[in-house]
Amino acid sequence: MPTTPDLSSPQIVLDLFRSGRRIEISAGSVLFRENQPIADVYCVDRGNVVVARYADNGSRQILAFLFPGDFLGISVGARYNTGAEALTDVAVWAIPQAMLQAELARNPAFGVAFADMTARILDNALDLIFTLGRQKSRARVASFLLKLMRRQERLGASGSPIHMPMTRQDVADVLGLTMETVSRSFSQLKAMGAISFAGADVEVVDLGKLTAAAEVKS
Amino acid sequence: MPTTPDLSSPQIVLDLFRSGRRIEISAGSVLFRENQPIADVYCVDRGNVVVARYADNGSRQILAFLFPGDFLGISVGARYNTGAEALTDVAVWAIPQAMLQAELARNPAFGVAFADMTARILDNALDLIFTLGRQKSRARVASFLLKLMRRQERLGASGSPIHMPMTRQDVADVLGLTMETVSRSFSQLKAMGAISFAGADVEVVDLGKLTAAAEVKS
DNA sequence: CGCCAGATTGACCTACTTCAAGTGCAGTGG
DNA sequence: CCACTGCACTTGAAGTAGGTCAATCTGGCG
Repeated sequence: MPTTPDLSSPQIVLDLFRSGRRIEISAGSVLFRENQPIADVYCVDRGNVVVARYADNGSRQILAFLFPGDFLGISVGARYNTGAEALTDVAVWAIPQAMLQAELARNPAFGVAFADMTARILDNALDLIFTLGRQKSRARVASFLLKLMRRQERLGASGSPIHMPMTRQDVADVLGLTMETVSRSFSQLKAMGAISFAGADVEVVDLGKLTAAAEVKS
Repeated sequence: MPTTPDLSSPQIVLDLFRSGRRIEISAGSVLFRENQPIADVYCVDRGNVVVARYADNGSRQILAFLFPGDFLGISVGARYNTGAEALTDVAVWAIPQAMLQAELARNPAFGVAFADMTARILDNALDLIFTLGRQKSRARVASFLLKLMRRQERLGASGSPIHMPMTRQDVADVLGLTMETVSRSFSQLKAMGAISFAGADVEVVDLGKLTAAAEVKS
């Protein structure tokens, strides 16, 4: 039942970020690392950023998959509690964390907007917890595709084809699976007639089937 | 690497909740359900509350395991995006959601405190995502025990024995496992000499071993 | 003592991982 | 223009962690 009715991010918060520095980084480079002292907080302007943690054995869990308008860098304490990497070429707005704090302390309207923003981030995290804890591989992949679809609709684009800037490995790292299992799930969804491939992108052939496949396990 | 350095919750937020209604509910009863219109937001005063979502087949994913001082009921939109149940007999403070909004809109210091609170909630959610996505069953259980331990230390009690008010099924519902797997993991941790049982509670026999067992998969 | 719900343990099954070959395709250079 | 190469992806085969089903075990309580 995880659903996320959503508008875009509060204007007042966007405005603050737009007053900051604009940083361009290329695909694959690191924006910040886990445990690094917090300097700035960020807002994605263009491209996709992933927020992730690494296990000691090097395996990666992607915690969030970010689109333009999303925020990152909010942590408890003095250090980032996650890392962040550019998945595509990316442009972000950066402001010092202290500036965010100052604005919160100064402007109550900003606090209201910020609370809304963080509630939305939390909601996405809860969706992912549910997916990881209770869905089987095919359902995870189907849910992920639907999420991408809704997200690009919210950004004003058409839902299908679903633009897939990430590799199978990236998808696997979000969904707690292996690359191979993700690939097999894609193949199954295609065989079921739910989706088809268009280069790197995914056509939604039958939304009903895809939605059905996204349902919970067993 | 998930860690959560943490103090207790901001006094200014606690004070607002304490000005609200105090509600006592008994173990197993429902505080609110997913999709129910939001009326109140809550702060746990005594006992343990779980925040959860249910799959269509009835299986439950616990999203958070709450202790006194923790908040719940924050959602995006007009409806709760999770359910909440009393795990033990519980007392909570309740205030209308509108009152929280009003306080945010009025008092910037409150906004700062609230932002800190939600960041802490998010941090816990990220820990759980990592656990579900990248740890094996024994590591999940060990991590969970360590989390309980740290939590009761933070509330001023001793770390060991770890008080376990929840059933194996509850633990399973947090960790994305079955009751049986949780039970087996407990038995393994006991056989390893990391823990021992004292009635329903768990003695930490060797913190080093328990910590080692909590490490990431493979 | 006997009951009963929760917990443990065992045996078998299956979904996912792991390891290992392919396959397709975009970019490069002959 | 087309082979060569590299990389992401797909597919297959075998291994395994955890799920499922079922039989005890345990401890608290009437």
